[in-house]
Amino acid sequence: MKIFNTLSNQLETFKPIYKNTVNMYVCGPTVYNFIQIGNARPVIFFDVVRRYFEYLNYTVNFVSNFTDVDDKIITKAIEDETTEIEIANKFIEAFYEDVERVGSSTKYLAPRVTEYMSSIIAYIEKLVEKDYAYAIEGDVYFRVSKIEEYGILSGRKLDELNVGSRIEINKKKENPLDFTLWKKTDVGVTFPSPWGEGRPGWHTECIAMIQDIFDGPIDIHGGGADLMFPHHENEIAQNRALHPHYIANYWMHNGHLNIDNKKMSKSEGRYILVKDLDYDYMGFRLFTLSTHYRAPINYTDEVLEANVQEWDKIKRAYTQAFYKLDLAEYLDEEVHEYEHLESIKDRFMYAMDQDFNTPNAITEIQNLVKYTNQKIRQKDALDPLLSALNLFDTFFEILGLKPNVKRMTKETRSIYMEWADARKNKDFDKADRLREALTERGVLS
RNA sequence: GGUCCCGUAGCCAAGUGGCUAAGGCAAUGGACUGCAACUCCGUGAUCACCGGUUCGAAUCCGGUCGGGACCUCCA
Repeated sequence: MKIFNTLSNQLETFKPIYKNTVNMYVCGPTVYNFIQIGNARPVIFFDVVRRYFEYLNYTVNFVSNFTDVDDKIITKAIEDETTEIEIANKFIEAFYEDVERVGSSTKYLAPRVTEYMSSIIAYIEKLVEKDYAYAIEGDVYFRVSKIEEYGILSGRKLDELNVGSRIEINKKKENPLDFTLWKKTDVGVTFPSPWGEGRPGWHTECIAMIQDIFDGPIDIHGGGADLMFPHHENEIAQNRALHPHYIANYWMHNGHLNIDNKKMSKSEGRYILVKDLDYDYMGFRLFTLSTHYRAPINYTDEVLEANVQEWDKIKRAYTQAFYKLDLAEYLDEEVHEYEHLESIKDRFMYAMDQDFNTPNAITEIQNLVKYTNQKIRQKDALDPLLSALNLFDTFFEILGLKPNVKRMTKETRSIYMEWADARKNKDFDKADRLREALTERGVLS
């Protein structure tokens, strides 16, 4: 199992801290709006990471937070004349709906900033105690100059950073690079602290949660490529101030999703919410996995449609094999090994082992589709067909693709028999009617 | 201004030093079929350009052109 580690900038063989266990944390959303399709990329990809490790018999402890204290939430609350909690609750619920839509699991630990306020404050206090942070007029800042290796993750050097290129320089800071740990404010919801009423900065929550939940360094820390700098860089800096380790052994970052080759932009109209996506969500999932996770992926309607179509093709092969076996009452027979299927499986797993090369894994699904379609039309091929179906199940489980096929009811089965009879008797009017009925029931397509 | 990534057939996309450059979509020829759909078989590339290193490069180095990202809170 090889993973590209952003920290070392190279492929590394994965070695867990605890045997057969993967402790991983993925930076979650700030819940002030519905998520857009770019936000779905880490939601899908890290779900696949988890599924693959589980397939390899690891126990995966998956944690992903909700940032429910933030300027944007406050702005939104004021706009909607409601409270921050209401906003957060509303969009957390919406987030879970979207996660399910794209086929990812919602069963993981999802801590909220408001639940970890005391841990966050305690963490900041320790930083101040050790002189890695300083309080001034109710604000607390992290002293970046005290961390020699600042920039280790993003590969930047301090003097290369063009400070103030995007935001105004804050004169209260000793160094413009110092980042906010605690912010004094009287707008929106505030929390008491040793430095007065205010709210935490964004960069402490993840490490405070990780420290609390895992009590030490974890295996994998993931998120979007944009989080590399400054967010994850700042996490490492804070953690290094108090601990000798880097919080996580492996840092994984997914590339961005662009629309028509440009960064998503609400103001320019290039912006699609997950809930508004008017396509099959499994096709969308296939689309996001059709490019390697570290590369940028470009969204166009044309490409998504091609993936939706591809998913239909995969599903059709699976469904037809399933019903053929169901009709023959062969679904519960013992599964045997076939050389061709074994080699497809080996190549699939090899692809997954190479830093989650899902495009190549999908190629093996396509090989399996071809094999299955050949066997469907072959006589006396029920046994290899059953093995193929079984392999589909394995692949679907790992990639989180779901064809949603159920065994025929007695009624459906008798319609099927009638249809076959009608065809044999060349009663094509009747056959066409029955074909339609079977199509409606998803048996034919 | 600084840092970095990318450029493979009409489209998507693997491959990152060595057999004839995977796979899918679209297109096209054929087979199958009551019709249609589905499916299967076949057909396509000197890897942006120029130069270099090497016995050998899409893969390494330099340059040119083109696209994109990041530089304090956007996954």
